[in-house]
Amino acid sequence: MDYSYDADLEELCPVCGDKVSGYHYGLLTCESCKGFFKRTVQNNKRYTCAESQDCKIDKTQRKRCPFCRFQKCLNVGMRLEAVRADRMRGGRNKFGPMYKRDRALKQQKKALIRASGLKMEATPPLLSSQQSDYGFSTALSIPAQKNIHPNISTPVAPTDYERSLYASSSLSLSVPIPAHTPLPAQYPYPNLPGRAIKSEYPDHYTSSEHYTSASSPESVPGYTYMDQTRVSTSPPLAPPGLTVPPLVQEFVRCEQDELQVQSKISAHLAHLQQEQNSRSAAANQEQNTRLAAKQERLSTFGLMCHMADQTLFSIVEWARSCIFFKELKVGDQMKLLHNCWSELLVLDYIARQLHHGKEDSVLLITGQEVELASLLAQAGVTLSGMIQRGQELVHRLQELQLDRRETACLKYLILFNPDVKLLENQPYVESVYEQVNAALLEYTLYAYPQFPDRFSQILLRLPELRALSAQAEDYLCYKHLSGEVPCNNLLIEMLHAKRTCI
DNA sequence: CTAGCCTTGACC
DNA sequence: GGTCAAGGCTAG
Repeated sequence: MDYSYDADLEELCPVCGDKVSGYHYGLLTCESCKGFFKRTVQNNKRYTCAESQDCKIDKTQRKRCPFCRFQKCLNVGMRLEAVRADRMRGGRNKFGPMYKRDRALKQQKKALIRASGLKMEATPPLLSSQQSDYGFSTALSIPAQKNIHPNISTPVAPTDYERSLYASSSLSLSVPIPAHTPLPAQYPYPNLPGRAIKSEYPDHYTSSEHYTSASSPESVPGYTYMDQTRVSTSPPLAPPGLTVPPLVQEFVRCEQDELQVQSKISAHLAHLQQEQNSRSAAANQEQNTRLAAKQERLSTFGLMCHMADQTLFSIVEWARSCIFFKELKVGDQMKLLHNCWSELLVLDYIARQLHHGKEDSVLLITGQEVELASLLAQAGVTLSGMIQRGQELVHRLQELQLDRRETACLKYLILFNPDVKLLENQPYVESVYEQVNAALLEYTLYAYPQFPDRFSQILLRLPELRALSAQAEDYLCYKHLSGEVPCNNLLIEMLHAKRTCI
């Protein structure tokens, strides 16, 4: 085992694998990808892919498909908002502190790898193969191989940099470049007083896997190893002897990188908005200001639909990559998703607000923060009601201090709904549901021994979540029938699949 | 259009 | 005053 070369591996550009020249637009990249990203954003370039939008990007082929190259830039976490709108040269931006922390963490990680390397010598083969993935995760663009290292090459999320200049607290969403507020969703939830888990260095969400796995490597291949890798990203503060059920660990491991999802969806919406802006400019030129105004008003709801739509895409992508689900036949997969898509959307929204932790504003998946008051002022009666209902649910779960692992479990409980009819493999779904249930129960008892009824308290929130999502579906259906929902929408497809009202 | 090198300037 | 990530320039 030779660990000396891992330093070199970290110097590889996550986009193309070329030599890193420093931090650029949010992470360590090479000079050419830095330039490419800058040119693309500054000149508002639109590329198309001649193949199937999954071209391999490496040092020799990076020129071949700018579309996929840019896509990969976004996927690995390059930040649009780091490209300056005013083209001001020199100086520092708000990412400075983030770069600094990332550097510190890398140092720490290296030290820990060195330290654990000594211990790992007894089990040689795994570490080297895993190490070779460092900073060069091509898996990100390939859904099937996703989440091997969900965020090993992603820089630390910004916690303390100030809200972007672009951040808009209104609902107008008229800024072409999406705002990025700090994303607490990346982090472990605030620690409970007296809670066993403590993360002093909030890093990636994986870093809070401070538990040590008690299960043997034989019984659950890979887990023990995975945990050791993870520990190396943050200081081992775990109290000894505590166990997170392997299943729960797997769920957390399969969680998507919030920042990547954010970048992807932000980029998508920014694109849509640009198109929309040019359209309403045209309408203005025709002096049809009334029409333009109407378009403007509709665009807020339309954008929200697109946002939900894109979120849904990411939820489907998550499901397809996650344990148990990928084992199912496509037919059953579709039945399960058709059944629960809106619940997963609502849960996603609720979880984001839980992390956000502010009572008077709402955090969107794009990272934008919207004042609750302005949201309620612009929404109609029904929508306002649903938003408030959502806030109440958020409050309830906040009281419980629902944590990340529990949230992950809830997603599976929702997905593997044993009540779904006409499944080809009904017993399997039921068994998965039971397993998840058991794992969540076990976890809550271990992690929160002081709250023995925590498990049932959590499950008691599910009916309300279901009711809210049903209301949201109804609302969407109504909006769709009145022609206010944008077309070609996965949202509508799901709605259509579940009911025959359309 | 690409990518290596150059200039700039806020923050340490 | 040094650092280093922004933007700029320009051969190829």
